[in-house]
Amino acid sequence: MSYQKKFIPKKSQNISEWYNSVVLQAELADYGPAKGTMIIRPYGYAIWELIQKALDEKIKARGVENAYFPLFIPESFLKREKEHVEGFAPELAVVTIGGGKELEEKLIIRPTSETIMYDAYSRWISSWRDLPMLINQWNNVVRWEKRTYMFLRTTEFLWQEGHTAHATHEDAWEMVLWAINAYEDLYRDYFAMSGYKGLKSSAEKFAGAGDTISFESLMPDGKALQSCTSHDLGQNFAKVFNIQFQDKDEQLKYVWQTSWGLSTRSIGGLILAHGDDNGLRLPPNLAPYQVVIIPVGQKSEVFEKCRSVMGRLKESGVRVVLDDREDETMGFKINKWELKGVPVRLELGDKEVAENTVTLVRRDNGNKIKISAGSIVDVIKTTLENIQQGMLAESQKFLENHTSVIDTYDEFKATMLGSKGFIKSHWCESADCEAKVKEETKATTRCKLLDEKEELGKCIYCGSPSKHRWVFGQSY
RNA sequence: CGGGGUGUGGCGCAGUUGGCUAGCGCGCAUCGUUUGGGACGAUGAGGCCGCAGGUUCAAGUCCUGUCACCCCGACCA
Repeated sequence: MSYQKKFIPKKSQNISEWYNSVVLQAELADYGPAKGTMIIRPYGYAIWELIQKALDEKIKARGVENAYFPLFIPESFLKREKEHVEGFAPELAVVTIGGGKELEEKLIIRPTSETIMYDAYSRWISSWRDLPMLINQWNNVVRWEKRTYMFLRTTEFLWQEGHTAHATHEDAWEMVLWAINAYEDLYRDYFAMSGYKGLKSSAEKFAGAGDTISFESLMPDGKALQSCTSHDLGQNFAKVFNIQFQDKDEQLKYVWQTSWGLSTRSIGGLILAHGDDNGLRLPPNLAPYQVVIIPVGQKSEVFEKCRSVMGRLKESGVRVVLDDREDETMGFKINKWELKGVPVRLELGDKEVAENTVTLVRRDNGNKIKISAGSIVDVIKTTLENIQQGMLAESQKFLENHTSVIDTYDEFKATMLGSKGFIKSHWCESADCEAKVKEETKATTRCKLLDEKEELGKCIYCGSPSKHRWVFGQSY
């Protein structure tokens, strides 16, 4: 590990410079050599592995199995579903030469795997006994974005994509809801992030989906981040890939499908949502190291004590690292681990050894206390739990404070020019109004909350009658 | 694809109207002293100045072309 002696820009002053600087300096990621690519470094990948582990357990518990489908998709597959191909065409990477020869049929590097998976599903499904078919894959996909941003928007990214086929629309819809709820739980319990889940408008939904539900979180600059999605695909793909089954009533029927995904973009959201002027602040449940122990001085009894504390924490399942480098000063180490966002720092030197105590400093609020060495395991566990809860509470409060209910377009515009955030307003659901609002305020509909109650009102833009409020926001 | 910028040791940069052996800071290596909020000294390693042409006695510097990347917009998880 080598650290440049550099300081990061203030988050409050320039969030995008702050973000890039933190990503690089905390060693989460680095730029790849080709445009728009990024290298996820071990520290960043460790976060992804924690996300994967938590989500993978949920997925498996729901009976969904992992599998792996090819990276290359024949061009003709993508063309079968009209909206799908139109949605993805501009951002495809296409292979035209293989083994030195021009290919007869071009190969698409998957932007998502609906087509290649459903081609297989059509062969694997023939009876109601084959349903539901529940398959997930952890993989990489490529979308040739015109504009890139570490983690949030890169040409290649990692994700999981779940793809299920069901006998009835009710079953499929239940799956769609299961997925979005699993994501919401994951965001709440691991990311310590709150947000809104709701239906996307037809302009914003997934290319080829009947309905899309997304989880939308709010970043500190007031912009919204679509943090994951769950799609009700209806029978759109079933019809073009001919996925039919013979039901109990002997009738041949098309399956009902869903797909849902969460990507490494979520790490970008995590960084933005929780970081501060000193760097990352990781919620304990996603911190590769939950505790860092920094010895003060170089006496052997100090090191011994540090090792014994580390041993006890490790035994009790805490992810802990001992920074016993002798060539870095105290201050340097403190700054380094703060930048990396480790939730709890333990300082241990002569004083602590003499008193049989440990000094504990919280990354989330900077509080410093002395605790007795004997109680260390209990105190650490409680503290980590407190930090996790505290960070979630901050996120919830931020969301509440930055969600406004607005009924006049003037106020709407003023808010989008100023503090931004989420705005709940009536919308007549016409694509025209949506486009105009976007043009004039940069805000788009983010979603209509799943539990949004019917309420008569007037469209914020045109004044036509509206039954629901929608959540608007400027998107990342 | 439009607008803006940058390419010079690992990173960040300087390099004047062309001129001599291409410099600085950080990082890196070795040794020593240090360590309670970004230590210090000594010594050292590391360069086709993005690439290709051209002008010139002479090009990091001027000209032409080209490639790449970054930032800001439109597309997007």
